[in-house]
Amino acid sequence: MKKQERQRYIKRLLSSNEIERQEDFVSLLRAENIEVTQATISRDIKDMQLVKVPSATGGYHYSMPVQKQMDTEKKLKRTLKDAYVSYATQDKFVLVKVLPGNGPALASLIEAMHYDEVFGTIGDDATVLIICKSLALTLDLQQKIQRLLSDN
Amino acid sequence: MKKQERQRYIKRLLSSNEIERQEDFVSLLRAENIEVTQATISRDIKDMQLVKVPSATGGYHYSMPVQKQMDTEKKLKRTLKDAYVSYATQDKFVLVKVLPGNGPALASLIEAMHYDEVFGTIGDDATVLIICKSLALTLDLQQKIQRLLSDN
DNA sequence: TCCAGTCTTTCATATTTATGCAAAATGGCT
DNA sequence: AGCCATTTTGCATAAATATGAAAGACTGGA
Repeated sequence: MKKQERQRYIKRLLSSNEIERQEDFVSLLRAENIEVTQATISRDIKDMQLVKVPSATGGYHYSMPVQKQMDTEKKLKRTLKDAYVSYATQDKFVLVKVLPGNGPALASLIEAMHYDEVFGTIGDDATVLIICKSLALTLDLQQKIQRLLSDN
Repeated sequence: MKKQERQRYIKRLLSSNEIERQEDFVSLLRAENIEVTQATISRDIKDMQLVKVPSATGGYHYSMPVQKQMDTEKKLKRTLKDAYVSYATQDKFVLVKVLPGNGPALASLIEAMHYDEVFGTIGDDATVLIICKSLALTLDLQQKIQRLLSDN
């Protein structure tokens, strides 16, 4: 189906771009050969319950819905606590080792969080490599992970 | 100061969540004898990082930012765990007793959570009385508090 | 007190977002 | 296929939100 596919694209765009207005979605989708109007995006956003968040830096950007994020974070926390083995950082990478079999689950949870810091993740059975958007953001992400681990 | 006081009002208005547009804030504040324009509300919302959330029922409403909610919940948990003595319920009231000195802090944290169930709170040095909006909601709130106490 | 710098507000308006309605597309059914 | 019901979309525009610029308020210091 058309709409669903587009909404999948929208989700993916969320994590990889700083999207300030609905027209940004329109252009980014056009770049992927998907033609839509702002009206449709507005409806998609309502459907998906995305929100336009005032960011600390003074701008705005679209982001995943609150509830989903909280649910996902809970799962992420549990998975991390259950399966965590170790982690290491280098450059823009954070490498998390987990118990065998937990890699894919963890990776997809991290994807689902749509962290601003994260460019993408890739993993195997027992490892997740998180690629950040910048060095500074790598630090941020590291802290987030530590917090998830230590935090009640 | 003026701005901060207004933003406190805005926070309180949030929990009585029928707020669909910024003009709603303007009218509600006018009802409390606070005159502002939509422009100022827009800037307040940016300051406070409130978001306009597409609700499941098809409309929109303004809401607290995710991050702040999570931070507050964390503090609330800690305070409860640290200072909790006992609690009792009657009618639409939940009465929480805490160690001396912790009442006001707890009350303001509960206010800050903007629980839908809560009509208002009042407290002294060692007690917080939470007034719920209905009997059913009192039960809900009780469960929330228990969860905060028991929960990891 | 008066001033300069900073912050806050309003007004006016630009920008962005939401939506009524008609047209187009999609999905069964027969 | 052909038809009807339902869903989705675009267009046009209404509605809502954000923001530059000017004016007003506030603050600390001379």
